[in-house]
Amino acid sequence: MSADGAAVDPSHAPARDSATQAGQGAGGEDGDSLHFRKLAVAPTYRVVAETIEREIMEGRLQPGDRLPSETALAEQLGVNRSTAREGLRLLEQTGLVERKSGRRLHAAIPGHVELSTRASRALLLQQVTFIDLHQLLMALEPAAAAMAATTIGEDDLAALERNLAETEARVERGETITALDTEFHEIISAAVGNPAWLMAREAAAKLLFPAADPMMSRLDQAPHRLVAAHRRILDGLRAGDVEAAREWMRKHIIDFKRGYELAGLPTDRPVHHPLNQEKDEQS
Amino acid sequence: MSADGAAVDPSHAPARDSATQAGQGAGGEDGDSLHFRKLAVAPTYRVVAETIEREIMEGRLQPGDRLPSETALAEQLGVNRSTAREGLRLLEQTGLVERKSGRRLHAAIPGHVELSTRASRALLLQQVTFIDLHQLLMALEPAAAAMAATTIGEDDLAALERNLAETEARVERGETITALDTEFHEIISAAVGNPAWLMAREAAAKLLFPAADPMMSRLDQAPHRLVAAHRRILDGLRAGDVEAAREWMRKHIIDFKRGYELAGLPTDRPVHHPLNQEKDEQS
DNA sequence: ACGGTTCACTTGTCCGACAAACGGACGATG
DNA sequence: CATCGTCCGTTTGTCGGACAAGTGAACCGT
Repeated sequence: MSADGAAVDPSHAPARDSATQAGQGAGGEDGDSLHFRKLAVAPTYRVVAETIEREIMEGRLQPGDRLPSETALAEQLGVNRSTAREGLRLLEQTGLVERKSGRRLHAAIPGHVELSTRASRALLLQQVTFIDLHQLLMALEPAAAAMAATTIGEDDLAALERNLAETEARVERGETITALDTEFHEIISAAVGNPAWLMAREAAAKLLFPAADPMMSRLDQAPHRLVAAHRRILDGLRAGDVEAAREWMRKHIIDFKRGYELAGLPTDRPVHHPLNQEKDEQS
Repeated sequence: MSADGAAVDPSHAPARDSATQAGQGAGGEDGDSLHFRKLAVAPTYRVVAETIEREIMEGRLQPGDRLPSETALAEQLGVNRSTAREGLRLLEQTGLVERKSGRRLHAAIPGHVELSTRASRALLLQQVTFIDLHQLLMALEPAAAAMAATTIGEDDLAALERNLAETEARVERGETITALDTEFHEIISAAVGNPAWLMAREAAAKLLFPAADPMMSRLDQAPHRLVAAHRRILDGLRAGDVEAAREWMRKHIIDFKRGYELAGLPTDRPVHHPLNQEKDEQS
């Protein structure tokens, strides 16, 4: 587990411009003439982060492995602990390292959850509209349902059944069902068994489905239509009927937009942030 | 630009557990009984990051605005500069702040580039296969071509034309064309004018198209098939022919996989790390 | 052998310091 | 008068050291 051979800068004086770039700009390679490249001198803390990142990406640090302590890490890399800490903070946000049981840092692979959270934020800041999100999920969700119809397992079907029952119960009581709706669609997409697929849809789904919340309260038959559609989709999945699953999902997503418009909500305006202050801990 | 009213912890002694949680766990609200929540005391540096993040997300810090200097920031928040720095490092990786012209930090909105880079890494670590990526782009690329056929502008068409010409030239010379191939598809997806769409496909595209590099060298007619397909797609786009654009893109993507298989490359094995050491600065 | 106590280790935070680079003001020069 | 070079304050990057609180494991008493 020793990450030796990765010393960053042996000098203890602040000299961030000597060793850090030694590997990239030195040799002239193109026969053009001498026009120098950007000469990007990365700050040491970033070199630290990249070094550890490489250790993980190239498999020398397996997910779950404990990282050395900050002091040890700083010493091995030949940098100050403060600098090493800044590098770790960089990685921490990426999801490549995580805190297990309080203190120690472990290597990890970033799951789709943390990535989609950041992606959602970015989409919000880019003023993404309802139409944008709908357009994307219109391309993804029916296809996902179709593929899931052949791959879905009994446990996922059971989970969908439970989800649907709970949704119906909440509709009876007039409670909000956005979270369950989101979950229903996520289970189906997860059943495809394609991490890339899941990641591609997650960010948009996190924004689109909650955007329907105001619609549910304004159109009192909207929840029932949703439940009915989910029922049909689930039936199609259970029967392994690819085209039924695809088609009902397609209608469901189309209906989703129609309901949104019927409720008088603007589809070409930036969606609002869905107040996601939940912290979803692992209690 | 003053972000006052956001002091984190007025005490100068190391007391990270006093003020930081004051706002969440105090009042009992559910009638159940007294069972306390996880009481997650976030480290101060994370509170710093979340505070600044909130300033940006809620529009008080517009993209492009200069952040206060580290010293000023630390003073305003009532924390040490080292702690403030760690918080900034967290944000730096997220893309919510960026270095403009060397020194000063500016607020920014994360573009699809930095997000997709991280997403690609995550997919690699999750052992995503060629089939996974292909499955996703099979659902996205033809639809993108179809939509772009009605929305694409003259400048994008010109860019595609240039791209295609350059691709042909490189094929003549036997050079690698992966970068141009990736760009061709990206221009089309960007022409849709949907940030969510772009973000959803980018990570997968960054992995799938480079994966075809070995194929190009093994099947010497593959590059010509690619150029021909691009030609048809571009013609469809220029003519505004939705179905032609969709269909040729569909065939192109299918052909892509067939070529991969013909070259004897495994489609159900994790894709390799495409050696993306490029730094793509904004010269 | 089991449960409680102790202690080294680790993290989070703070303090202070300084070299280098940047940016803008100031002054010199053609 | 405009352009250029120089100087200086500001800011960042990095370092060293310090300490409180929490963790985990060894240790010890019953």
